Amino acid sequence: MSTRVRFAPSPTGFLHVGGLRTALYNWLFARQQGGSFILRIEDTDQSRRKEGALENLLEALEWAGLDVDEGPQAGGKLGPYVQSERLEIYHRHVQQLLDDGHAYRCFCTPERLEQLRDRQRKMGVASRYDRHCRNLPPGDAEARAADETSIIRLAVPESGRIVFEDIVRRKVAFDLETVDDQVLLKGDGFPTYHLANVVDDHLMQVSHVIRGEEWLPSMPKHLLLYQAFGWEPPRFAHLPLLLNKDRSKLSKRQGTVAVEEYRTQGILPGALINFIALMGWHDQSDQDIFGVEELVQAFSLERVQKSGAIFDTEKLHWINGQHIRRLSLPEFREAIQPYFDTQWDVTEAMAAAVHTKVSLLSDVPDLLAFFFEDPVVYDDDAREALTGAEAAGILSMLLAKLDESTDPSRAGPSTDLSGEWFMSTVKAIGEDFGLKGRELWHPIRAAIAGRVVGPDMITIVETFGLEKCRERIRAALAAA
RNA sequence: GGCGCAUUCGUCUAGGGGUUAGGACGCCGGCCUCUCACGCCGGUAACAGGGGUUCGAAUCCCCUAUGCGCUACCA
Repeated sequence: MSTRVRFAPSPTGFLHVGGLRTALYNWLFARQQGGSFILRIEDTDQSRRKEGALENLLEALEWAGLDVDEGPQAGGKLGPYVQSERLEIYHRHVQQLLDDGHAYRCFCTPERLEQLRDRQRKMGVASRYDRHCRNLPPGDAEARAADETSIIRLAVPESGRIVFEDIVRRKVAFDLETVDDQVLLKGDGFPTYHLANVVDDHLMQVSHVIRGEEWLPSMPKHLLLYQAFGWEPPRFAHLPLLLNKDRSKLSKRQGTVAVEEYRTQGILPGALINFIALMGWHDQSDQDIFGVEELVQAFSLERVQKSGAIFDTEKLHWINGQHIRRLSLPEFREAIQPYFDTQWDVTEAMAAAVHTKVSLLSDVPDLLAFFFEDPVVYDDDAREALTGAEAAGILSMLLAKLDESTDPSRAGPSTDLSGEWFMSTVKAIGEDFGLKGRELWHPIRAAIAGRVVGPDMITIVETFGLEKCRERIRAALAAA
């Protein structure tokens, strides 16, 4: 039997980074096994419908590089892949359950159920459905259903024990006494997750269900359904959760969870994938930086971690920096292009000058802004450097040297050597003043770039030319 | 409350009867150096607690604690 896995998100508007991790593990497993990666949309909750959600989802998956073999867009023989288009299938199957006595109609109103829960909570007992409708004669129930709204519930055996082998957690067991008569079909005719996912996974011939740990408690219900249908269940792997800093389930309120936002922050898709793969999985090596192909090779469900992992943004940024540095210069230049909102002409030299300085692509524009701002804008550190004790002296001497060198009557340095000439000139000045390092360079950087940190001076000087450097030094001197 | 799952440096993790408990991020120090970075070198820091089993337990077993998840006509 071939490996078939699925990612089955509900379209709530954006792809959650935890969802991306689940999708990634499914995808890695499929690619490694030479199997199929299926995308199925679980939109059985009509109240949660969101416009454009599917498009966002597909775009995020594509950006991340997780290509879909079968799905709403990709097509496939076992579709449709959107649950709201499969209602007839669920009705047929739930009817079979009804006929076989594995399910029953329930006429209890939501109000009654709520009161029941309230009472149970006050008494401090487990809150469960009291099986009020479970023993209605099936004939009577069908008759009532003609003009009364009803739902359909799973008839869970009163006793027994369900044991199964989870790939990640090994043996997991539940007593049936604690399992509720789960709703399978809702009053609006839509199935619940429990019914739909079992029916679809079977019909779509899913071999491995790889999903979040939050589904572990539903396992007895799902296994009971497979039993009731007489189907062989797939293998299951429940993934540990992604956590906030306080160890609660990763949520919007405490940080960035939308994949799209990481993209706009300047995280490379390969870096996000690398980072997220390592949250809950690790091979035996000490390797930290993985390309996607390496992950496909190395991944294994057996080595998935059992406990949740806190999402550590610092480490994500470091990994992103590593991936950025592995980009070739042309690739890097292309990657940063979308982060400039103006029509700046970022040269290869400019890109090269910041290639090792950033951990987020979105940091680049700030570092290069002074190339395009005119007049230059001094930041606080620059202003401080310009008022330092020796600043005026250094700058005056440099200005004098520049005046000499650019006087057309004298032999000045040729343009392509201007950077080197500038460096040696400044160093000579430094010797005169007995200064080096930041003492010497900060005032000069501040005058020319408006900042004390940034690209190397050779790039700056050769990009601007000596004449422009002279203007800016003169302006800085005048302002001080 | 009930049920389930989990627990190695602050974080991500390797290891799994005898190890100086390894790596990475972060942090601190140093080197390199035109600034900032990068890179390199070094340092800081962990087996939740208690009982067993054993010559020996972080590792196996039990209990406790703590955390998290689920407990909907949400997924």
